[in-house]
Amino acid sequence: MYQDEYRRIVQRLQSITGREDVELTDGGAHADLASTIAFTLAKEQRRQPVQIAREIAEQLQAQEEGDSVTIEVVGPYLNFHFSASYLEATLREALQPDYGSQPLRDERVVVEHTSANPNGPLHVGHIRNSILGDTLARSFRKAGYRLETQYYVNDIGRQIAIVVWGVGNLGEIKKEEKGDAFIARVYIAANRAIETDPGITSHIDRLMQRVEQGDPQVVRQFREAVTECLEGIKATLLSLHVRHDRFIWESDFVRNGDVTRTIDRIRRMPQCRDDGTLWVDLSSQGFEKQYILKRSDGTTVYAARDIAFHVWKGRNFDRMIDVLGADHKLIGAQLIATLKLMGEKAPEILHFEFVSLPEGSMSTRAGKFVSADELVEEVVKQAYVEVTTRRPELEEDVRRAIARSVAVGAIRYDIVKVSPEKSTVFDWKEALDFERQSGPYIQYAHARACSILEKSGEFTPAFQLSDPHEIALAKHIGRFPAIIDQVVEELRPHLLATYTRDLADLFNAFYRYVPVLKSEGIVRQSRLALVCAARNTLRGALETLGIDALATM
RNA sequence: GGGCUUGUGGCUUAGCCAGGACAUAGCGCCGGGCUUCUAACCCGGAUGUCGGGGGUUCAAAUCCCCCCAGGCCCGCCA
Repeated sequence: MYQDEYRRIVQRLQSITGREDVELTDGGAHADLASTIAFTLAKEQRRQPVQIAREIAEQLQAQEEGDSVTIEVVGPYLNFHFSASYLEATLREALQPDYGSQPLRDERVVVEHTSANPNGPLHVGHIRNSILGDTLARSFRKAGYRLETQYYVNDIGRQIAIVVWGVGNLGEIKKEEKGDAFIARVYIAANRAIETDPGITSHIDRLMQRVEQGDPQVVRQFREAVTECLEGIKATLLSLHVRHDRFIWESDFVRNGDVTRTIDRIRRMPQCRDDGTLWVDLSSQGFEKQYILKRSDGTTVYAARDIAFHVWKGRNFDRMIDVLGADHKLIGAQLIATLKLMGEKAPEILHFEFVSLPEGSMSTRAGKFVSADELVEEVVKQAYVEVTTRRPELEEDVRRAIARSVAVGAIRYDIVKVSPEKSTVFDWKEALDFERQSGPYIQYAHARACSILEKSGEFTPAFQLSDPHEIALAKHIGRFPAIIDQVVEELRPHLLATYTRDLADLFNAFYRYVPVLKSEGIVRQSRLALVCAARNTLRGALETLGIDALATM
């Protein structure tokens, strides 16, 4: 609805003014949509913008076809206000249980996210990647795309070789702990051993060569260590409602010959250099640094496998999206440049800045991090206390289930609400806050809507809204599909977080001032319809954010 | 040193890419609201040189240039 209306107004302004570059702004308190085209024309025509605006408005009114929008001229501004028929059409759409879901499209999209090295548990920095990626994936599904999520498993790099060496030589035994915690212990110990005895490095180099050559015994050792860690990582992700459709093992691209074929292709390119190491000269693309693919000992580096991986993805998907930390900006740009030179499809990369601790940046190797498991556990504990305080009458297992949903909501929302390009400092106090601008705040608005609908029973929807709170809420509901579109077009999941918070704000204000169950007749039917539409929208938004839409809390 | 990026009330943050009408909200602070659909709520108040300086424009938080401060990158690591 919103998008249709937007497009219709733009088209009419285009035909009146003869300009292509017509855009509408959010009118804020003044209007639902507004145009400042009169300023632009004033300059060209050397006339007063106020006069021009008035003339355009007259023409708009003359060719007025529907009554879904009214036009108002305020000085040089053209203001558009959505009318009652627009609101009715919006609410009729939003009464559909799957409001916001768009028809299936043919386009195949792959979102690769998390892809953390399997050398330890996910920490609070990694899950920024997971939550951005998962929210993006859910948004694409909501928008009707055929979507697959992938975790690219680095099972062949130096860090894993260090783990394998540690497993084989340090005699650490797995205790009562998750696989990822065990691997981290080994990894940290192995790094310590290397510091005291740098000679170990040559053993690790040897392991890397043997795994790349396909030595069955070494390959098995790598697989076992990685699998051990990955099982723990999967469990952590699941606790945050994140799951991957597919795990792609980096070593597969070495073994199936893709890496060799990719390198052969690159060798034939004019930008390829071989001076003992093999590298791509991207200086003509503005990159000073060598993009190295092969070491002098003949083994490939990450970049070579990454190119092969993306060539493969590009052939199986129409759009590929990678969620990567800001530290990958340079190599991400080099990857894209190289793929383009090869004539292959390039990925779109969503970069996010780092999460650090108050005492500095996190490090798996130094064991300096807040693990995602620890975060979940603490937040669940706090949420349980809250639920028990508020709803002591509920059964314990019900309270536990609510606490878990609330905790996931708090964590996911906290992370997704901040623009990815901002670096953040992890803060326990904020993580444990369930008040406004939090996931639970939105969950709570949804639960309130559910409660009203449960008490009301069946009703026949009506669409007569008059209170400003009703109208503001209905208008915001109408924007939901446009927001989903914007998220997948611009790869900005935090827009959904902002939208949903505003939706909850408007619903809560409505809830406070506009009685529903106590109203009567058509007023009651209209308000119930609005509550139902708001409930559906809140639910759709929460689910897209990966947060449980609780009926009670 | 070069590149990328961030800088918005005491703290956190939206808006910036596609410049317009009084800069968005939360926390904290002050004050008010539960005999009324779940108070994880709502309302009112105080708090801003939109890092600093220049420029472009009828109009700049938004675009351009310089400077300052923080983060990240610049490896035959991933």
